[in-house]
Amino acid sequence: MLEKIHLSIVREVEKQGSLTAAADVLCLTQSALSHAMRKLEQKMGTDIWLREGRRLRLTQAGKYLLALAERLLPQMERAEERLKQYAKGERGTLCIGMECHPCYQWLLKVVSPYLARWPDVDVDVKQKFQFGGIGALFAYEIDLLVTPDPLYKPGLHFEPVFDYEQVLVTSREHPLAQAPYVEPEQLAEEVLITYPVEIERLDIYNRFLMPAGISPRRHKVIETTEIMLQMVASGRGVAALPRWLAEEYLGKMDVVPVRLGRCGIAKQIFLGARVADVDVDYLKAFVDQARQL
Amino acid sequence: MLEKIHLSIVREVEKQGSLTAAADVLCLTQSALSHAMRKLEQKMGTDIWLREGRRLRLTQAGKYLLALAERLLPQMERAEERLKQYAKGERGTLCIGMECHPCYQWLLKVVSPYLARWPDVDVDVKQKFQFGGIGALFAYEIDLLVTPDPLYKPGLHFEPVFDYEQVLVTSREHPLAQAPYVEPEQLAEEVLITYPVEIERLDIYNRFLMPAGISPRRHKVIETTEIMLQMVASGRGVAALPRWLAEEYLGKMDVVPVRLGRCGIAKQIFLGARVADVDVDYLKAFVDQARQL
DNA sequence: GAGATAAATGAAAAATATTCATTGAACATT
DNA sequence: AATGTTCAATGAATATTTTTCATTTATCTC
Repeated sequence: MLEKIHLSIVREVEKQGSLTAAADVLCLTQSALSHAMRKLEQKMGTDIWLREGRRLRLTQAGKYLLALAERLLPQMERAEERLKQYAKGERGTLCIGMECHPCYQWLLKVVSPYLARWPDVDVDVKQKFQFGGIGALFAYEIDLLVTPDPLYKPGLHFEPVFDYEQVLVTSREHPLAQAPYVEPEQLAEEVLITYPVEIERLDIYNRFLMPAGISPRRHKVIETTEIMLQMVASGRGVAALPRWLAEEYLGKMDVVPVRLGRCGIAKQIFLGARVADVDVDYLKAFVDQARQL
Repeated sequence: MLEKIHLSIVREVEKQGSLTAAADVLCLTQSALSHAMRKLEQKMGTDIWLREGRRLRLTQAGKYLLALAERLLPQMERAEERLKQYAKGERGTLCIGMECHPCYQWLLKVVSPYLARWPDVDVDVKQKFQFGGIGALFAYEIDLLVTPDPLYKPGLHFEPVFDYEQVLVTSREHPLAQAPYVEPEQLAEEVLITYPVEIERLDIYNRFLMPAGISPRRHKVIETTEIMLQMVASGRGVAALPRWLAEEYLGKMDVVPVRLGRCGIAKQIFLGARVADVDVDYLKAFVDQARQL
């Protein structure tokens, strides 16, 4: 009835803009696609496209199929990949999603010993998700989610794997550099440099500045940790980073970590997985590896 | 390459126990299934089943396919249904999931005016989900989730639609029946009757008894509201229910609502949907209808 | 060991998908 | 306004794939 080819055609026509172009991509003729879809339309009794002149515009049913296609086809394609991997004796690809910027550096330190120990497992890391990390887990886009925000809901399993402290990083010459810790008020006249994420997800905002009702003088956004720290070292601003990450740059750059508040900001990294997967050996091994680090 | 039929075969063989039996269900011959799967195995280069005598046992690859099949086939089947609905001029089926027991009564009051106003939309209500309500939303098992626990994550949209108070319900003769409100300690010697859900999800526990460190004398579990209230009326115990629900039974049964704590327990019902769907007219209309109630 | 049952297999038949060749409509260009 | 181009639809022919049929082989049961 409704077959994979129909979904492929709907998706490709939408992408390429015409049946003819889609046919080229799919290595078929325009006629083949036309016949295939005509037949589906007859079987279902509803049109997929409105034929407006020589343009195809999706009907409501067509839009529904398109959404279905974009959801299901990637999963089927991933399945084919995986079957071929099994054939080659490989165990599969562990697909890891990331929701926090600095986690990336930490993840790298887990991945390399893991790859050595599991030579027949590939690792792939994704950072962008249409529906967030949780959605990507549920949609089988990823197998493991690295995140600071666990979510204890049926179907998912989250486990803390790493504790760290979030600290302020300043240049060595900065007046705050020598302080045992900083108070929110002391940042009111500073330039704050962060990764480009929503303010609500920045701990320095929602756990430090906002409770005190303070805003920094300015807020700059930088993608990469190196550049961010170079900006800090040159006195252009201050940043908030995990202590372990800051310490890795301590020798190389003129930066100093300073505690945020009297007690510091404690953070955790969690690994999330679907409950159906938590017993998969190579996945479990990754979580173990992460916890031991 | 990997087609729907392969997934159907894997699923049906697992369900029926043999190729032959699966062939009957699928209206094909055993030979057809055998050829189809052989071909897939050759293309992919990996076996789906281990042939142990005349038994088929799934390989790792096969198990993976089975999981895929149980995830994707229902979605394709639902899609076919929906296309046929579009054909008949119907708009589709609004599939509603429920995570809270008493919400059902409330939902009924929303559904009937909605059905009247949207004659070409069907409504279906589901109450059991393998991966919880959130998972069901992400997996397109349901379109709308009725829940007291919203979840503000990318990809999902939650909206409060109904405020109510959770109250204690006792028999008219009960000593607490005349009190303006009850304190947790006063329930220490009572029999508490609740719906059969995990204790952590019962508000009377986590917002009333647990903070005070109190447990009831006994805890009984009952499925249906009517029976629960009959038990209460006959003095066998007390229950916690929404005030509006309790009030509906006030005339019919000898029960009395009593406030929980000096300030009462305030609750909200939320409707959750996928962000991709929030602009669908008949879904939006349902949310509006719910809010107006 | 006989009978029954299940899967595999090769060849034949049936069904389906695809192409080819063509048409007619819509659009772009002059 | 005429012309050439592009695109989707269509019917018939062809190619491919799926399915069946008939049979074999292996295993399980009694």
